[in-house]
Amino acid sequence: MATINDIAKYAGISIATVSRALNKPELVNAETRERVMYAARKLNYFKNETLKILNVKSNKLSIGVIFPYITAYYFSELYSGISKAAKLHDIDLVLYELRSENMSKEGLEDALSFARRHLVDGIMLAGYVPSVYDEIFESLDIPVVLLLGTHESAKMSAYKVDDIRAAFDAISFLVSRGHRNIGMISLPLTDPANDIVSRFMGYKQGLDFYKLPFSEEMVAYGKLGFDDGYSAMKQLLAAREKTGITAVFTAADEVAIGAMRCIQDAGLRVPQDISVIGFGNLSIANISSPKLTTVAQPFEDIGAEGVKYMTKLLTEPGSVVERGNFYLPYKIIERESVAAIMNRSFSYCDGKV
Amino acid sequence: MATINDIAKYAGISIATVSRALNKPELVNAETRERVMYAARKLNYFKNETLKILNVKSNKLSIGVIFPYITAYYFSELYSGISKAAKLHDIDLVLYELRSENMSKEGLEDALSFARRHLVDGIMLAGYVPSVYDEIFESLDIPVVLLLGTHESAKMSAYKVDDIRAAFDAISFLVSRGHRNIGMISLPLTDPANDIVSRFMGYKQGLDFYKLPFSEEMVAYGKLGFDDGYSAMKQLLAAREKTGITAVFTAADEVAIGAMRCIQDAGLRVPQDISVIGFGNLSIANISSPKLTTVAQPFEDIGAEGVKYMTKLLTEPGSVVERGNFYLPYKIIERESVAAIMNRSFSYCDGKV
DNA sequence: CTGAAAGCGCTTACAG
DNA sequence: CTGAAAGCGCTTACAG
Repeated sequence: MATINDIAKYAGISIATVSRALNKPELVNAETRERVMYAARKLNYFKNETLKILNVKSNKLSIGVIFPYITAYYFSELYSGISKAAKLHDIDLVLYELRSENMSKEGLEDALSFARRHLVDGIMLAGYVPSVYDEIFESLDIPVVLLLGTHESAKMSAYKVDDIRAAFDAISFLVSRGHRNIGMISLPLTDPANDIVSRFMGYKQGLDFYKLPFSEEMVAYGKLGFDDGYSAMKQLLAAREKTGITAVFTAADEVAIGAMRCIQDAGLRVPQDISVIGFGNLSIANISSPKLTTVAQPFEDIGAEGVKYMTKLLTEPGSVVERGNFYLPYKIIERESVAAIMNRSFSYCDGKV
Repeated sequence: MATINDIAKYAGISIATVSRALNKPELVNAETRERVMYAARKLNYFKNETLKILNVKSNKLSIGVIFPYITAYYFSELYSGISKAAKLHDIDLVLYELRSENMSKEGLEDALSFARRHLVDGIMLAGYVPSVYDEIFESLDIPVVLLLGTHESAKMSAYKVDDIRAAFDAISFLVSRGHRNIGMISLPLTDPANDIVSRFMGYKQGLDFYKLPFSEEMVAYGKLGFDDGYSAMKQLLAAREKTGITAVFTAADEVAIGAMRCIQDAGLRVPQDISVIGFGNLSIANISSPKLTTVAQPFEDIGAEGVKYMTKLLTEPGSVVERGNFYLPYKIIERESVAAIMNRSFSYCDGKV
């Protein structure tokens, strides 16, 4: 690879002048500049940006993006938002996949070590933050921004949707469509700090608020895949005589799609017999049959806001930047998986709400 | 960030010894080594790997991975294969998103410039390679490996499935299930060098080989999304009286899922009325209704083989490495979207093949 | 407007 | 076993 030394030799001038011609052309005689540019092109010169740590003044910023589950459907949506914003701000993105089976202290350390190798100026972490990470983040000397997850540490800001309120509103939506017996497929409640578990809280609050019936059998627990949704729905169907559910809220879109298939395989129809509402609005929500009504998280905005915040943090170190959890607006996208049931035996009006 | 200078001061020894203790511990007195290690831990030292270009002997390899369409469903599957293999070989991966609207010369140059900034030792490029790239690749001084795409240049190796044969076999599969009137949804044929267009070639060869009827109206063209599949299928359905198609082969899974929805919306059933076979075996093939029968590309293996080859190229520069297109085995995954039609008016036996 | 030189973090041949 | 010093590619204050 050609260096400025090669250019200097080729053009018959010093490396100092070459450097100036390349970076501060106004400081260099026009003719000299031409010679340098010609030589650079000729020799296929690329500036070695990695020296920025040695010459502190260089200023191409880069952000390390740490993602668990790159295979998850939401990855590409979020990354796309981050990527667009990064291009806008002329920031490099360096991606690291933190496989979920490796979300230990060591896993994070590997990720951070990778990030340092690639000279990142800040870290963006997507998803849930287990408490084993706390100590590491505490001693980190570069800023961290969370996407889709929260953390009580005062050091980190987070961009996400308010999961509890969004889940609550999913229930409100079902209620407005006449549903009163509403089931849910949730992540197990073992870790209440997990934001996806908050969706159960929202569900429960919704039921309480609207004074809707609740029993243990109205909720099934499982992971967030298609098959998990399928088997969870099987449980809910088995208890249907008792619970009388006409609608199901799921913690994630893929779960919802698995649940819909289960309902169909049982000889029932979505939404005529059972309505399903998901959470996420991943692109799969738009290709399922029926298309999925779901709570839309603004992935692109979340990514973009995170980058914007990080950029500010990095480029205006003096400015007072607020820290905290920033909630972005969600909305419910109505497609085909929720029906209105005004004339059922247990209709909305019966409930005297 | 702590440097070896800080460690040297802290431990009261020279930076040379610190460097040795860190990299070649066997050259250093045990007690000194302990002191260095303690100081390093204490000061939260991370080696600045980026200096490898200055001190050529450092050896953490990294590969630049250039992907068009990160939002495409296949991205995560391929990347996951690459990523696993990279971890195995202890190689860093540096991802760059080459947005499809930017697949010009400049787009590639930005990507390569990014890759150089991050000191990659080789480039892995996924997908179709437009001919405007040729010149750039010609003058590139680091190895390039292609995934899913081909290139006639002797400089580049490629890992992929043989699209023509795979498409041919999709037709064979449909024939074995009794279909004789087979339609296709293809990418427009404008660029015959595009590997996805090759799938049309395979389709056509299959029809010829089995002496099946063909007419222009049996093929619809469009892009590779759900909606594209939907509208293409609409065309095929409109001509169904004439063509009598009982099965459709599509150039990609998402297209197939759109097509299935179109068929269902027309009041027909998949696969009882029309069978659909896709291409790719993306994860969405497993969550559609009905689940999609499709030609499986071994994404993980393709990624892994690419990394393996690159590693060999990089670590054993002496070894004679074959260049060329390496075809990996595909297979047909039978799910629910193709039916056998033995007793139809135009059955397999009628054909006297 | 241009050049010589120091310095960024680290490695390693060369002395000792 | 350890240290002083050169050198990797580049930038920039300092001279001229």
